[in-house]
Amino acid sequence: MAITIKDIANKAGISAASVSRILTNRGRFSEATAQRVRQLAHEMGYYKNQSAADLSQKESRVIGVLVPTTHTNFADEIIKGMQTKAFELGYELLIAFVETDSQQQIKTVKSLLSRQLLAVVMLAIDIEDPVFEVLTKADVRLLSVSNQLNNVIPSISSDNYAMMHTIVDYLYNQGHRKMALIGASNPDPIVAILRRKGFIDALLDHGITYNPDFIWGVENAYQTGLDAIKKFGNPLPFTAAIGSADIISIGLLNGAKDAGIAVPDDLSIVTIDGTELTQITRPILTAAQQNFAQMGELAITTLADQNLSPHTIIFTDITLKPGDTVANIN
Amino acid sequence: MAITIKDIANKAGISAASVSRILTNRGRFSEATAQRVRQLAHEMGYYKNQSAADLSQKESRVIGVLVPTTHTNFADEIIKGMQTKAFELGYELLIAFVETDSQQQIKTVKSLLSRQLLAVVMLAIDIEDPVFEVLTKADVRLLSVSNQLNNVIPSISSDNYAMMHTIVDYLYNQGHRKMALIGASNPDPIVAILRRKGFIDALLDHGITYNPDFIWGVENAYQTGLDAIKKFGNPLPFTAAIGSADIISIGLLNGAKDAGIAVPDDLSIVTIDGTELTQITRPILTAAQQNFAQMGELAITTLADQNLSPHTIIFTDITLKPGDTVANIN
DNA sequence: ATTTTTTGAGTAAACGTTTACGCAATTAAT
DNA sequence: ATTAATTGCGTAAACGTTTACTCAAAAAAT
Repeated sequence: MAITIKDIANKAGISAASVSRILTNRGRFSEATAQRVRQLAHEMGYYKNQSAADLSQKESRVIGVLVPTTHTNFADEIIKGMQTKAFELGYELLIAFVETDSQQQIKTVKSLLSRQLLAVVMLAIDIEDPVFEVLTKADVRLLSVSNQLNNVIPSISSDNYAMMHTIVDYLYNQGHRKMALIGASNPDPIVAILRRKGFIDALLDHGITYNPDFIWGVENAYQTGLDAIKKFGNPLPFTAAIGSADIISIGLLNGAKDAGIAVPDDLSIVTIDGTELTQITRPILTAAQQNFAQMGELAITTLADQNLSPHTIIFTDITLKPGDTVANIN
Repeated sequence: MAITIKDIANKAGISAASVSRILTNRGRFSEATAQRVRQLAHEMGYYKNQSAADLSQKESRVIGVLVPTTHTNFADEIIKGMQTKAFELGYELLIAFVETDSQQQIKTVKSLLSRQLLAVVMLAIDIEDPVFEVLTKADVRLLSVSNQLNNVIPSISSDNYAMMHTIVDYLYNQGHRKMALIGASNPDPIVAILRRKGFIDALLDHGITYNPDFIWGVENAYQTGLDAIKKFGNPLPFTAAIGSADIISIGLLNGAKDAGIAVPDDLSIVTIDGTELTQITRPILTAAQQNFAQMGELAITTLADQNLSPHTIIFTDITLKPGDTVANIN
């Protein structure tokens, strides 16, 4: 049997209530007994039974985090950021990996919800409707990170629309006029819509009418990059491609290599995300780097705020980080 | 206020105990009331308060998982395997990321322990002594996955010693006689020791006396691979190198490229791990692939076993998966 | 028709912690 | 020296579930 507060109380010759007050540092107690109790707690190897504490307290400090199992290699960075901040502000993180299978998703979410949660954070997840229903029906704050779900729940992400301007401007300044956007042509997720719109508008700003064929590729996957090169053939009808995720850009890079297309001489590539994956390619990828750690930290501070509007949208920083995959063709 | 069992009981005109029996599917109840209760529970949006349940039950079904934040890209695969099995057997996973900072590690572990846990699984972690002490002092089953901590706590991992034989045999058959092992020269972790010993013994089995200089590199990092090439120069004094982790091997690959060393013509590479990272390199890496999903599933089934000895060591499968980084020089 | 067994469901205690309330003892203010 | 305020701590209830015990009613066995 584990040590309880009562065991400590008995040994110290005081009541359990006093021990509780001391260990939680709430209410009144004398420093003398406090020291004795803390010492005993340590000696006896006491661990608070959080379940009991949760039960007796109304306010929860536990934040659930839904992480997709589909290997998004930036999830770690966001979680790390969240953990740092949570640690600092006294919140606890409950991390759950969710599969794409909607059935299992619901089960996982329900098991999360049966802990009394303050909030649920969704990391880069396009949540399925049935799961979303379960979440909204439950009485928890919701927050979407690295994915905008405009006006439905609050979100923290890069400004995907502005980001495309940054990238297009950069490429334009390097002399590029024909550009492709690879991997953001799903109709569905808002992120893809914003990136497409941003891409098109940025081109128009420079007086370039965009070619709809040059927005191609649905899956956020390595294969998408490979396939893109296959589809457009050699020579490519554009001089620069923007990969909508690092893994896609690596596909582009390798596809180009396989097809005898030189990067950056025949094809310039800018990747979106800028995780450490971009550092282990040859040539090193030029990236529009998202600030994932910042997203994580902001997630926690945002949730700490009581009155969070579902319309809240917070944007995090973007840095254009030069690598060796963009040629100046002026 | 959230819906409780009592609310359902009131509405159904029965006692809370009956509702509990029905929802947990334990004890006796009629199918008629059961259906009514289940229907009500669904309608009213009821979620079990797991804290309360935990409190009233002695046996815990919660397994804590310690995951290092140092990006090991196979942790996901192990967790996925664990989650599948846990889901199947009715266990719940509580995942916590731990930093390398020992202070924060302890805090995280303590917060884990204040949930009533059945067990704690350590993923590829060389736990620091103070943290380990906290864990052993607590009354939970421990299990190390993807890392052997011989005879201290039970572990599930690849047979690192045998794995080296598999790799060396393979390279030997391809005609290689001079081989290097990169990234396993830490004195400390047992895994490194076993890999070194396996490497040396396997060479000796083929009548090759090994060159101690050819076991080089400590950090499990990209830079280690890059540095290795720099250190040994061009031409390299060996024809094959074994990278002790995918990320190291990618370092070797890129280092070789930078130095004008052709892979596999001038240097053959076999990588240990075989995560999907090996598929996105050019050339594709030949790998001694560990079965991480299997590790995850076995972790759960092993922990389900009551009497688990600290001496238990379970080995998972290894597959030598040919890529394009090994040349036949016979 | 009686006895035995089974079934459905209620009662109440228990899990470990927190906290509102109260009270005596101490300290401060007059 | 009296009154007022403060301090330290105990009592007891509460949180939501589970479960060992009951017990009446229904079903089965005699």
